[in-house]
Amino acid sequence: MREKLLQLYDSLYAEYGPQNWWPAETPFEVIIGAILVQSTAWKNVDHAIKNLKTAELLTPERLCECPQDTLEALIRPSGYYRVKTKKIQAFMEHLRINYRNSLDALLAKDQPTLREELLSIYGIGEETADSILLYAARKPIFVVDAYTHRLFTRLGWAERIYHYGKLQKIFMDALPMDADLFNEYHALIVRHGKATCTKTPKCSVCTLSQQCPYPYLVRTS
DNA sequence: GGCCAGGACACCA
DNA sequence: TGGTGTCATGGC
Repeated sequence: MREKLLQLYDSLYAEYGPQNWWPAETPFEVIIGAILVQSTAWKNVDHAIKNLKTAELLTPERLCECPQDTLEALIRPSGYYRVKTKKIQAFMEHLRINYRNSLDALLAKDQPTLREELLSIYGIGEETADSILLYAARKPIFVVDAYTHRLFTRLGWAERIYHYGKLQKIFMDALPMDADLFNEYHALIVRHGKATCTKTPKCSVCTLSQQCPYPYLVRTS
């Protein structure tokens, strides 16, 4: 599996180049973005992030004092704005009560402890927790998402049922514990998932499988 | 005008 | 454990 995964990585990297993730200026921005992007296109999240920046609310101290209706209005472009407001407020509450708003203190905890702690917060599931671990805390953990599952099922490397832990284990067991590698790999999978494959012959990623992972994206004309 | 996007949670059988 | 409904906006 190690060779297949490295071959896939090399193909993706050759196809798309470095992705320089996460698209954020601070670890706190990574966390807010990770919540806002749940089942949402990043362009919509970008609007919400810009609104928060313009309002100068993208710090723990400022955001924890933001009224609920104000926060709802600012993140509205990202969709699901009511539930996402509750999720952000749940995280802010945890940070304020347990760390007096010190994000550094939270992110400094060891990986297994921090992961369990993040998962205990309302609105933070496995993907969001791992995104925070990898992109905000720089811990070596692989982030799995819908793109990963779709690509892997089409390559014949995963079963139809989406099982986060099983998919993550495939990467974590086979690859070196390298945060930079995990960072780039996940970003490249997302980049490929968004791509429209128009190449003839098929691109180097698609040709890893006998069947193109994105057959419906191939334009016949 | 319809489809879908970088999930999580509640509830049900 | 697996399946389904809910949450919602904006780009294509």
